[in-house]
Amino acid sequence: MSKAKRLLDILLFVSAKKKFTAQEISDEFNISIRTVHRYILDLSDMGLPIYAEQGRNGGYTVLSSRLLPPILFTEDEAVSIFFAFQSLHYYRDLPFNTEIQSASHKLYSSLQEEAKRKVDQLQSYITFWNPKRAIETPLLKDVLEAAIENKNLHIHYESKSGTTTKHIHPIGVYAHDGLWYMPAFDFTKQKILLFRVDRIVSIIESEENKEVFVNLKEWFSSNYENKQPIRLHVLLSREGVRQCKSEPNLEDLVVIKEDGTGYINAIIDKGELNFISPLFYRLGMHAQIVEPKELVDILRQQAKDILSMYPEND
Amino acid sequence: MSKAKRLLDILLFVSAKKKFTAQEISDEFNISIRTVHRYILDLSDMGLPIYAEQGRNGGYTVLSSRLLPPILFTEDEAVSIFFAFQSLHYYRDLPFNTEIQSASHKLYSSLQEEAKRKVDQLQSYITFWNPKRAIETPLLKDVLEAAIENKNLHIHYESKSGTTTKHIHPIGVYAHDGLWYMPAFDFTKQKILLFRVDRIVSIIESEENKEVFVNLKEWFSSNYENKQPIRLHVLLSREGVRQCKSEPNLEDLVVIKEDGTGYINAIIDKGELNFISPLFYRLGMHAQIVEPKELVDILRQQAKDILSMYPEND
DNA sequence: AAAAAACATGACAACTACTGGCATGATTAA
DNA sequence: TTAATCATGCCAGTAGTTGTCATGTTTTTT
Repeated sequence: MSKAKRLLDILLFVSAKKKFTAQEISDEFNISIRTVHRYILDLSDMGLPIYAEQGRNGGYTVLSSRLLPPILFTEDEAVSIFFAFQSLHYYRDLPFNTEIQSASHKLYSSLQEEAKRKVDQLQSYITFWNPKRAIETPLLKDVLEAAIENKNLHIHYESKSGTTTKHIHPIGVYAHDGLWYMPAFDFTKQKILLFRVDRIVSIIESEENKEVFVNLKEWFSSNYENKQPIRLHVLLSREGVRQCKSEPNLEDLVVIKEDGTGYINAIIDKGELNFISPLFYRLGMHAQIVEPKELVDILRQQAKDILSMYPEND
Repeated sequence: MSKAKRLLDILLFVSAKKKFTAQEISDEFNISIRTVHRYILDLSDMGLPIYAEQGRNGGYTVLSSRLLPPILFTEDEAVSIFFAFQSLHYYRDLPFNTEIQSASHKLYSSLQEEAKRKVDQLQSYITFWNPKRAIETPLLKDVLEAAIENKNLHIHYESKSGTTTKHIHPIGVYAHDGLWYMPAFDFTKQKILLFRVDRIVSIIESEENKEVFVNLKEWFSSNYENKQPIRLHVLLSREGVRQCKSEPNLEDLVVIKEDGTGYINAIIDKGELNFISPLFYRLGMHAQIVEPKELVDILRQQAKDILSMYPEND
């Protein structure tokens, strides 16, 4: 077996084992101890962060976390990785920030000048825009960890009615529109609620958990079921069609007629009414609501509120 | 110089040069032609896609695009790259899709079983959620290319008033909320407008361009300048504070008082009024607008429209 | 048809690098 | 003090690499 191949095997072996003696490697790979010492010197020269402790109970220790075998990327693949990293730029807090930094640095430094320029220019032409960078989410990592390790948490949470204490089991976290959300089982209310991670003031304590809950994927798909079905019937002008087509929850429901106008006539969940009412408020004349009466009531009530707040006195 | 190092040098040299003869390598690195043949056999065995053409004018050709020197990633760094790729999952169209696929595959196959499981489980606990996957953006790559290559385009565009033809110079593209946007200089209107890439029906023709326009970064920052400054003064309840804090454009302007209520008193751009009016409509009693009168007028007008559409007859 | 330019492969001797064994030293814990 | 470690040097035997020469094959040019 060639020296290069053997060095690689040893590299992977020791970076997984972290602490070992020359004798162990000698036995494992059937090479003399003298050669082991020589190999370790080679690995050290190649940049592997490894140090030795002298004396009885001594040995070698590898500092870096487990290494992968060397990977040959093409330049285009490297660019695509930078592109993916760029999509994360607008999140203020991320669970893998330090790793992204170091991976980024390793890749960038092995690019040729020309490719470096290409990567630098990338953000002059393409970017991902998310707002809300200013909101800190310091507990993101802790919450994610609790979810992965299947733990329950007692948290201080800043809700509508002030800061309260909650006993929850996190299902997972997801990012949307620059903010981090956490669906979690609330032990007091005995159901899964949605929390904003940035509104968690502090984690009081965490405890082991034995019960099994749905995972994030299942929770997402369960959200698409209609719990309180209700018929939504709306007539849309051309502009109404155009705007509804850009609305995530409605785009598939819009039926377009030959003249460009259209309508929605579908069953949706009652809980969505509060979510879509601002859209129909904005659309005004461009959307004529036929059903449900509840949606019309919401719009009318809010319109009355506005008019009562700002009476016509000019 | 060790064989491994020399092989690497040759690998990088030939992957950049793509087509070469054994004689060239022999001259470049001062080794015998026989050895060059031996080295190329080695590289080929190592997986480099290289083929030979016999006879006069023959030579070797490397198929893959330019390679980077082998990179040693830690397992955590690899996970962070998968994490970044995951953030792109909810975009239906991406400019680097094939490269992301192949980079992903290279990384994944070099992970150990345990790490593979970790990556697989990642999306059970953390995900990025963007809506609107259903909207196709087939011309994304073409538009991005035109921006990078500094070209002008004639396009068919689906706007409010139907499909029209536009003569533009793309500044760049950016993703927001699952959709791709393109700021571009409109030669007819002589100013930069914002287009939705999915609403570009077709590209009629592209032409070289000599003029210099702002780049995407500059355009973004120029958008923060107030062109028509106007004072926004709003009194907020506790709930009003909470909701405004989640609003990208307002969060920095909110001042919180000791009792938890707050206010906004700042200069904003008049153009933003249409953008923020739905928020204050939604907030209703939780936000008392003091200034500007224009905002109150917008709210009142829309409220009247709603009430006239749905007269109280029950 | 012959010549030239290229890849392909084998044999062999000269050279270089690697390996194991042995010796010696230093450091640390039992 | 002894045992277990790392650290380093030396040397001879072994293994790997290289250059040279020879021989083929394929393709293009003359």
